[in-house]
Amino acid sequence: MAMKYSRQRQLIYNFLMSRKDHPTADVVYQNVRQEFPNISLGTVYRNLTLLADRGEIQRLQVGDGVDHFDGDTSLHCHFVCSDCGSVTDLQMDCLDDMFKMARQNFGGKIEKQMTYFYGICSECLDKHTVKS
Amino acid sequence: MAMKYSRQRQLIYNFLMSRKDHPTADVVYQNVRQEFPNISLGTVYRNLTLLADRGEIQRLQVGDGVDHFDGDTSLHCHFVCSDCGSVTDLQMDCLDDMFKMARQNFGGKIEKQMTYFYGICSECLDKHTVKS
DNA sequence: TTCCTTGCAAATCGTTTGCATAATG
DNA sequence: CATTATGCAAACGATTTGCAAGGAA
Repeated sequence: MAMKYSRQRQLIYNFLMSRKDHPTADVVYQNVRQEFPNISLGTVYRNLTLLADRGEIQRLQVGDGVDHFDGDTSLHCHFVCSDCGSVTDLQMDCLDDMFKMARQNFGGKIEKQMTYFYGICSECLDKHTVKS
Repeated sequence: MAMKYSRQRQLIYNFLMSRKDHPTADVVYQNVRQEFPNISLGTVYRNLTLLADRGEIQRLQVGDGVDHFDGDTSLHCHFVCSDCGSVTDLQMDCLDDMFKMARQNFGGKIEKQMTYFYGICSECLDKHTVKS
């Protein structure tokens, strides 16, 4: 299943790489559409799935019912704000160690690791403080 | 919103506590139905959501498109087999440390942490070895 | 009697898919 | 040409929800 070039896929990929947040398929669609008005949602979904399967991007299931996508495929974890829903990167130095440790202690073969933190982001904390 | 007793919820909760795997809503439904034939899928979903919101059980979004539920609400991580789809507990001693560390270094307020490992479980590895 | 729960069925909604057509190699 | 990709719209499937009736406090 060789992959042929397509302008749509390129735009989708470029858009994802240009963002440090983690857009949903629909956000990708709305944005790419501005540069390529005829693109369809189905095409966006197809390409996101394709890219994720090939390991060129990462699919995040943070638990809000919608898939998020991340152009950064390195091992890092995410923070999900229960208030505003934002998904941000979170640097944890011990992640690599945990991955190695898990691989050593586990009977099967571990290929991937995903870590999510949940809570209230600093922006939302500030908002609430001001309000009350 | 005080919670009133219901036989259905009790059965759902008991079933979940009796399992070490992490059943989906439908699996819970199919099992509870044997003891309580009139229960509806909607009721199962409503109670699983209710219990999860109250923190009495945990909702797992492992990435297979279906929610799984865990009666064990302690901090632990899970392994998801990409082959057979099984979801099992995975003990990692450093989890608590990582949680503490994240809380210290992060600007917002971290309340929860979820870690998933993906790969091939030992059972599936064995199967493949025998096959080839 | 008040309010929570239920069963049922319809509605939601993110995502996938079938198909005829267009673009790539 | 052969194959992969697209747009469109319909299909899917897990989960949620409205409603009238039942059960708990």
